[in-house]
Amino acid sequence: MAGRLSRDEKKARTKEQLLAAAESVFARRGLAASLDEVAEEAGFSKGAVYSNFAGKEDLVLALLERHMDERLADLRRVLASDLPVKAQVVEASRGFVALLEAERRRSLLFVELLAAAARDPSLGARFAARYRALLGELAALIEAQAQTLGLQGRVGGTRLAAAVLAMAHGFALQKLIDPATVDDAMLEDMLLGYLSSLGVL
Amino acid sequence: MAGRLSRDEKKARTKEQLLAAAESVFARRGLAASLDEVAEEAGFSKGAVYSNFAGKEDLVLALLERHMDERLADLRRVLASDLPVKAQVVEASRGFVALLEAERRRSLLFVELLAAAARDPSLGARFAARYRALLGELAALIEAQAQTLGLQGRVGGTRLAAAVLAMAHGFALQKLIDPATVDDAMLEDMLLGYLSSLGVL
DNA sequence: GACTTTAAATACCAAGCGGTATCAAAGTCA
DNA sequence: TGACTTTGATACCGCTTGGTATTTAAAGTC
Repeated sequence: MAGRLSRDEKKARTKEQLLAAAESVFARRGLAASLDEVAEEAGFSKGAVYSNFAGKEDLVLALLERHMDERLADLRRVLASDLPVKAQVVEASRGFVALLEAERRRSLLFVELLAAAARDPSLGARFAARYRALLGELAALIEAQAQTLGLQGRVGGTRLAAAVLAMAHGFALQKLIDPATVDDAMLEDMLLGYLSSLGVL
Repeated sequence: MAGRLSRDEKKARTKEQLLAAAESVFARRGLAASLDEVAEEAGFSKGAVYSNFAGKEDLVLALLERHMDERLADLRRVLASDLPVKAQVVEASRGFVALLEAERRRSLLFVELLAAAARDPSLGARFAARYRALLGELAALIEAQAQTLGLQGRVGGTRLAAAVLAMAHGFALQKLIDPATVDDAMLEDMLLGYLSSLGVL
């Protein structure tokens, strides 16, 4: 198989390896890591990076899109199940918390990206667009279950989705700062508490 | 008054000016801003920076402590009032949101600092210590009102404080990413909803 | 008023960065 | 096979940075 790849296949493979290396290196050393490091981790030279990406920003952005797609897929998976809503919330919370635990440094990278995006207009626009897609997806799923939830329009799906995401990210931040100040059930308690106050659940 | 300062007074004034300049420059350009920029904004040379601080990290840390002290003071001010608890929550929320609005870039700096602290052990330790102090203060104030709140130990003050901070920071993050996805009342709704589900309020 | 201390300016450095130009080797296709 | 393309290695460039060594000049001291 190796050596029997067409040029396009080989290039795609290189790109994939560079992305994987970038994810690993940036997670470990932060966004300040150099492209040389990324290239070396992938077993290539910096030339390969510039042959496959327009520059550092492009590479980082590709990473971001990948990360968000994964999170979106996780979310879809849970919400598509036929579990009762409360169980879905618990399930999604625990999955999220477990992910934070397992990949602390990757979550950290996400925070760094957020900061960079907030300073760079072009990156910020693409970042915000992706974020809004995530929010929209969540909102749509909530709206779709509106009658089951008995929400009856007391609070919009988008607003509810925004609040849920805010809680998740706030929890993540807190866990990043000082893991000792949170426990694994805190996020689901927050979410369930808030949702039940709305009459949901 | 100018020119009539003792050496110590003059040095203290310089330090203060450097701190103010650092806050402004770092907020505007991010932590990546150079010490030369900071010095120039203050009207000094880099030598003045190194004469007053051990290095960049020290300068940044001084800034962080300052910022946290301010937030702590805000919080104390609201919680010390004799307003009913619900009104205190609303008051604190609105103050926080207004601050985010007015000083978006400074909030951003806080996020960058968090990321840097999570990567640097020595900075991280000091950062976490400060954070825990804030959390402890909030928890103590909550505990002090425990009987008024009717909490009766159903949830610890520290845990409650952690959840409240997580919500505030999550809201802040969301507003930083995309201000259009939040509205000014969202934070207080989240807090009041969560708290009421606990039987508080 | 000579002597000491020190805040702050200046000049400098080694290291590191992203990005570009160039080129060799290999793939593609006629 | 031979002309053409393209991947990715190599070398290089301009620029910036945090930090340090040294100097200057003003303030403090006796």
